[in-house]
Amino acid sequence: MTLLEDYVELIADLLKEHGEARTTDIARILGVTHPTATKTIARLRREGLAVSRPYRGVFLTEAGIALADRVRRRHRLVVELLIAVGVPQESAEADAEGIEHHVSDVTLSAFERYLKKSAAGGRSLGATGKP
Amino acid sequence: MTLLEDYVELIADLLKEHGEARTTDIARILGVTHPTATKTIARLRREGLAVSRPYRGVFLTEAGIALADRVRRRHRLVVELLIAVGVPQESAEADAEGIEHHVSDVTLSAFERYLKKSAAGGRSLGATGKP
DNA sequence: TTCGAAATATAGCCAAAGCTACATTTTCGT
DNA sequence: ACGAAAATGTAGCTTTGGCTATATTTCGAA
Ligand SMILES: [Mn+2]
Ligand SMILES: [Mn+2]
Ligand SMILES: [Mn+2]
Ligand SMILES: [Mn+2]
Repeated sequence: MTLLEDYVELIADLLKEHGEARTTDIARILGVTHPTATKTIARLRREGLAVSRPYRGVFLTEAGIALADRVRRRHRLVVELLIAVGVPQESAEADAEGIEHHVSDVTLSAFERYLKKSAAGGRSLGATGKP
Repeated sequence: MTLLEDYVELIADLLKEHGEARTTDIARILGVTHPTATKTIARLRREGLAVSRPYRGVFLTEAGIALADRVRRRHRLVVELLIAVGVPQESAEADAEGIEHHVSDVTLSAFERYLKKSAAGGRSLGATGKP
C-alpha cells in the first residue's frame, strides 16, 4: 500500500538525484504498475502538489516540496526510533513504511526527544545485542 | 480508518462484557455509520471470522476469537511501547490505533524485549518527565 | 532516417472503507 | 395489544490504491 505521501517523497529524491522523475521509474521503485503510478500522479496534480505534461516527467510544486520534506523527516525519525528500541534494521525499514503515516506531530516530537536522550546516556537499552 | 481487525477486537470485547455485540453499538463505538458496520460484518462472515443472523447480533468463530486475541495483544504492546519511549498517553492511544496494523511479528518481539528491559533497569529513558 | 522497443496514456475493472437515503423489522412504553 | 422509536437491512454512490489490456507517443540503434 503505497500512499500519496510516498510518491511525493520518492519524486523529490529522484529530482534531487537525477534531475528528473519518470513515471516508469516511480512505478518500478514503488513496486506498482505504471497505470497505478500515472493515476496517483494525476491526483498529485489535482491537489496542487505536482506539475507534469504528457510524456514529460513529474515536478513538484512548492507545496509538494514542503510535503516531501516533512514526510522524509518523519520517515527517518520513525526508522531511527525503531532501531533505537531494538528492532532489526530490515524490519525497521519495512515497518516504518506503513507506521510513518500514523505518527502524529506530538508522537514525532516524543520520538525526537527519546532519540536525543538515548544518543547521550541511554547505553543500556535498545539495539545493543543480547543481554 | 477502521480496519477489519478493529471490528474483531471490539466484537470480542463486547461479547466478553455484555454477552452480545450489536451492529448499532459497534458502529457508535467505532464512529462509523451503521451501514458501514453492517458491510464490514458481512465481510467478517465471508472470511469465516464471524457468524450472524438477520436482526440478531454478531458472534465470533474460533478463527475470529484467535484473531481478536492477536490483535488485542499487539494493540496493547504498541501502546505500551509508545508510552515507554515518552509519548503522552492520549497520543499513544490515538496513534497506536493506526500504527498497530503495520507492526510485523519481528518488530513486535523487539517491542516486547524492550519493554521487559525498560521495566527492569531502564530508569533514565522514556516517560519519566522533563530531564 | 526509420522502425522496433520503451515509455506513456487511457479505459475499464476490483476491493476496502466510507457515506446518504430509504425500507423493513424489532422492541418498548403506554 | 399497539404504535412509535430504535435497530437493522439494502441500494447506490464516493475515494483511494490496486490491476490488466490496449492504444499512442517518443526514443534510440541500425
Ligand atoms: Mn510509507
Ligand atoms: Mn516513507
Ligand atoms: Mn486499529
Ligand atoms: Mn486496536
